[in-house]
Amino acid sequence: MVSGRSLDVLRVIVQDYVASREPVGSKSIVERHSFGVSAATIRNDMALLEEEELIAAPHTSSGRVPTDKGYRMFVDHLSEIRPLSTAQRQAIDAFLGASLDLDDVLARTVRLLSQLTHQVALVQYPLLSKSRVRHVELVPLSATRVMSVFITDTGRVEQRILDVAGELDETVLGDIRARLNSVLGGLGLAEATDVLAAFPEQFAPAREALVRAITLSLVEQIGANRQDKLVMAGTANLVRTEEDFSGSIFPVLEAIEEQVTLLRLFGEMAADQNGVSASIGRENAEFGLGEISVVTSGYGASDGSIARLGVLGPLRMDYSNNIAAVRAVARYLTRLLGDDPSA
Amino acid sequence: MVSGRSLDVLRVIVQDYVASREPVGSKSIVERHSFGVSAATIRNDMALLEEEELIAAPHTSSGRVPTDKGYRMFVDHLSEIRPLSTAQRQAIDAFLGASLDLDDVLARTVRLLSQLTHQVALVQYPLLSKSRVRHVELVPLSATRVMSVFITDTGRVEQRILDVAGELDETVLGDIRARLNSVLGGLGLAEATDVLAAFPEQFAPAREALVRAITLSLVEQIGANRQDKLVMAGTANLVRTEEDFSGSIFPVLEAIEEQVTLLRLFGEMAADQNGVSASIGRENAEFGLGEISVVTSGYGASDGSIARLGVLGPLRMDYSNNIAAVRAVARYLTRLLGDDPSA
DNA sequence: AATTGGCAGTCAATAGTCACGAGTGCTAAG
DNA sequence: CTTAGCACTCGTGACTATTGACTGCCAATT
Repeated sequence: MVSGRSLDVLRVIVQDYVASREPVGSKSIVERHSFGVSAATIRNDMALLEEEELIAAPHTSSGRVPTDKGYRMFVDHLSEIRPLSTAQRQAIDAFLGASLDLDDVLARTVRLLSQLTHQVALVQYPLLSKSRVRHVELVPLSATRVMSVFITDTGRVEQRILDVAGELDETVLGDIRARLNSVLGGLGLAEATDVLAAFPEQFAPAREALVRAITLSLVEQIGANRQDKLVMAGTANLVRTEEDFSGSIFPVLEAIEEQVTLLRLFGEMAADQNGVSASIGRENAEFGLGEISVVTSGYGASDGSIARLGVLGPLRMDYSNNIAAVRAVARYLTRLLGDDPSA
Repeated sequence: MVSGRSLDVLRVIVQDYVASREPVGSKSIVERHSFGVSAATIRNDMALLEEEELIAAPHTSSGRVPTDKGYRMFVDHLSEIRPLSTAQRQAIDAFLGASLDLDDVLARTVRLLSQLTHQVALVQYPLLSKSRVRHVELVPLSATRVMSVFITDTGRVEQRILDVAGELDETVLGDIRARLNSVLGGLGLAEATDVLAAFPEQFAPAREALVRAITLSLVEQIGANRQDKLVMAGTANLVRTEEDFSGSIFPVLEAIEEQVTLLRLFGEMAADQNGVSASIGRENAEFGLGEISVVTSGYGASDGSIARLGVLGPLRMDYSNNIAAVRAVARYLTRLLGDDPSA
């Protein structure tokens, strides 16, 4: 079994490799760190680590590089999570301090996270299945178009344009709007869907088609409210670290833009709700992302964590710093969103 | 002066170079095209073109490559704009057919444009300076937080969260909301700003602070409504064409994410309102983007074109196809947004 | 005057050779 | 368990030779 000093050797191999991006050899280890033993001893330890598949040699006679398993061991047992520097804390305050709307907060958050970690940052929109209807608004756009706006008490706004067959009458629309609001106000989303199904019946047949179109749109909007959405920033950072990828980063960038793959990945990582968790290298192979690592944390809720944020980057990333940053930003965002009224 | 056949030579140089990404020599020209003259004659023409700085040789003994000026000449005089293929037209219909809310339409548009051109696609949000206030909604989020939602009759929705000092009372908030709507409804944005400035005075001193905070937020939201915003897609395509850039594409990607540079660039190109216009290579030097080309078109308005969309890519891009795609998508989007009721 | 064929010259790209150095594995001794 | 020493492996960088794709120019031709 690998023990004591061997694990220390693994730690410095990960650290040095992340810093220098070059395979690290026994000699450079004894030079840069004070192990109090000779290079030959380190070599013996490295042989052990290689047997356990924690490190590997790219070529017969070169230094060693951590394997996926090695990174995993490092993340789980060897990295102490450095607290953020004061400069970083100040950046968080400065960036997120002036809170605006939800879109804006998340956009700022994702940019902040990308700057703190120098990686691609991802923030998932909160799911609002528990929210309630606050207000419905109908806005006539043209003779045959209406925009319906759907507002929840948790602050999410959905808008949608729909075409209607007949001609529009402003006062009719006002009537529908008033009735919708009196019926729906305060309902949960599931109840609202039920109520909407029966809603058109109370209208005269002449108007029923119009009302039905509107309720249909609203039901869709409620559905969209449950749907996941992702914002990201810092894709340029992926280009910066391009050398860390064996092939092209093209498929990775495509997956990021596609979103659906990442949302599945996020979903899978949702297991440990609140803490930070990492998914490393081949652990993402099923998503076609075997050459990247993802560090995420849940955020946003005392009533069950509902969304995640995190960073994505090459295997060879600074896990200590990134884990610390993800954790700090997640906590800050949770506080900011006000689910925790202690703020 | 360069004449007749020389310009034909320039055209095939641009076309072949774009297709093959390799400098094109006199011999390969006579092979691939039927000019009915010998390679030596082509060489003479090429000498002329080089004198006019329309083409250049990367090194002493290699084929020729179009210069910025050469591309410009090609775009202005030599490229016939191919109509889109039926497959491409179908893609437009399929992609944009099911119209939802504005956010969704623009998100689909930008993805579509990126797929049609295999470049980075950009769509600017329409400016709504001419729109009118439709509705204002105030949503209490917690004991000290309120979300204000601002809806215009053109369908844009702005939301913002604000902290208030004192405690919140639901009925007070309802009162403020009702009064705001009766005062603001139907006003233009500029008038609304004026009205809001005097609005808090009608309240009792005890509530004035709260009201003032709300009106301040609303004024900011109106301002944001005038602010530009950009959505993009297809950054992966930039990586795919990375070889076309002399240095790294990192600064280009950064500029894209930063948005502000591109918005300035868009602003500058707004000159010719409705047609497609291109900005090629060094023409973008003042924005630090001397190695890219941008093809844009205005869209959206019979009452003065208010926003632009387009693509961005390497100098060596398929201008004919991209110009056609940008134009088609811009027209389609204009129709879809309903400013032109003939749709 | 425009076109053509031919020839010399230039330069990038490719492949081959060689020496160097970093790093390992192994063995025998402390 | 640790150490020193030695032979061996490879990747790297420098250098050279060769090849091939061009151009530019000139003299001949239409």
